[in-house]
Amino acid sequence: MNEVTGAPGTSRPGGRTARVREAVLRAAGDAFADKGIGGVDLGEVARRAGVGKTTVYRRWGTVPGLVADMLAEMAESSLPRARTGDLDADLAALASLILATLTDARQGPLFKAVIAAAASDAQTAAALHRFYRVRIDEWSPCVDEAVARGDLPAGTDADEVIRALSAPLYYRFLVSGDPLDEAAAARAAAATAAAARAGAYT
Amino acid sequence: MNEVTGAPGTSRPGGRTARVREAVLRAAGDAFADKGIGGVDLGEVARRAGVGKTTVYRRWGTVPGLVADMLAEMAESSLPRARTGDLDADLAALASLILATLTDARQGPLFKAVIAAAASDAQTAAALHRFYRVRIDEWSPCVDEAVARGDLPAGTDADEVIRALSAPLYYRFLVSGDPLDEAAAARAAAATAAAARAGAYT
DNA sequence: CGCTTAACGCAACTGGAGTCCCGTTATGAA
DNA sequence: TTCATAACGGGACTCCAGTTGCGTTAAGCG
Repeated sequence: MNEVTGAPGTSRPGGRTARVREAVLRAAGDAFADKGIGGVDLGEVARRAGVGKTTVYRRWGTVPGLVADMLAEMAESSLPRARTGDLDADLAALASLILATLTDARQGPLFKAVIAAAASDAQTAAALHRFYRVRIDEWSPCVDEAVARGDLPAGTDADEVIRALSAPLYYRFLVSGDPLDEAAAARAAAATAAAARAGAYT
Repeated sequence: MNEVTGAPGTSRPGGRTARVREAVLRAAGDAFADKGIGGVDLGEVARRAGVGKTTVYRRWGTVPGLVADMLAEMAESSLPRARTGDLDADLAALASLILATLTDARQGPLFKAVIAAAASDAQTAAALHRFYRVRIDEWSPCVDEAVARGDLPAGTDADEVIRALSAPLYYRFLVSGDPLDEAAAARAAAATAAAARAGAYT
């Protein structure tokens, strides 16, 4: 009759519970990275984590639920943005950061898995949007600073510029399958800067 | 001992076989559109299509196999490109076409499902890349014509321009969840044109 | 330090997705 | 029109992802 009990892991989050969570998230990342989102079930994650199958099902329930928890974890360990005082250099740094993330042997497949899950699951989609909200808020000030310096037209939408920079890289990554390399990142940064200076994002 | 027999449907493709294929592809599109790629099994597709479960499993085998067949079908019924003789108008037309496709009640969820499947299945990914190859080949001439008219710098990569136009729309659609409307399409077209004129895609 | 109970984990169970067998339908060719 | 067989369809069967029950461990509090 204990009706106020929340989700498992909320009321005694210390010690063993924390260790289990850490092991499961790590194992889940590994599993998604080598089998993709579709080929993994929670039983396998439990095995890899050295944890009881029941525990994983009870705390996370479904693959999207687990993915959402992983994203929340990742949002917190997000890298600080560059601060070079130069728009082109800042955008190039962000493009390189995105490139590095997407081509990383572990993070790349994980992102692919997460975005795929978000396509068919509202909970994962919400977690994903929150993740990018955090990233954009972190980086958009470099655009505002460029506006303040007079390097970009007044009224430029900073968020839109950041998205415009990210978009071509994600498009290659998810849709077209074209090569994802430094040249692509540099081109994305240059094109975004040119369009922004021309006032396309006001 | 008939070892030369190909996949089912290749040797007697007329009449009933063709009707079954049509019914299954249509039912699959409906199912993916309302439940997403993950929530559909071939048994359900068979039920919706009014066709034996065995038939669907025998001819398509797996969900990605079915998706690949749908994409092949869609690539053939691709719309012809605009031919206005004006770069800005051509790009705006393509942006609107992409917008219409992604926001369509039936095609939008279907594309989401297909791209998600491509993230974890090589066969689907290959079919998807082929599909976009066709689309890009259809539209890239409008960029080449702009170069010929002197409206864009010589050496501009036409494919890259088309991808740059598509990218922001797909990014919103798949990743960021930001609104996908005429304003976004117009901005994508304008930004791409500006960057291309500045020589960002040479 | 001892008690309560949240959280874990093993093992047995269940339901449904995917497979298999075999009889039926109807295509395509002679 | 007839015939051989490609393709379909119903239904029984299998196998395993996900559930349930219950005993065990250890977190958190006094």
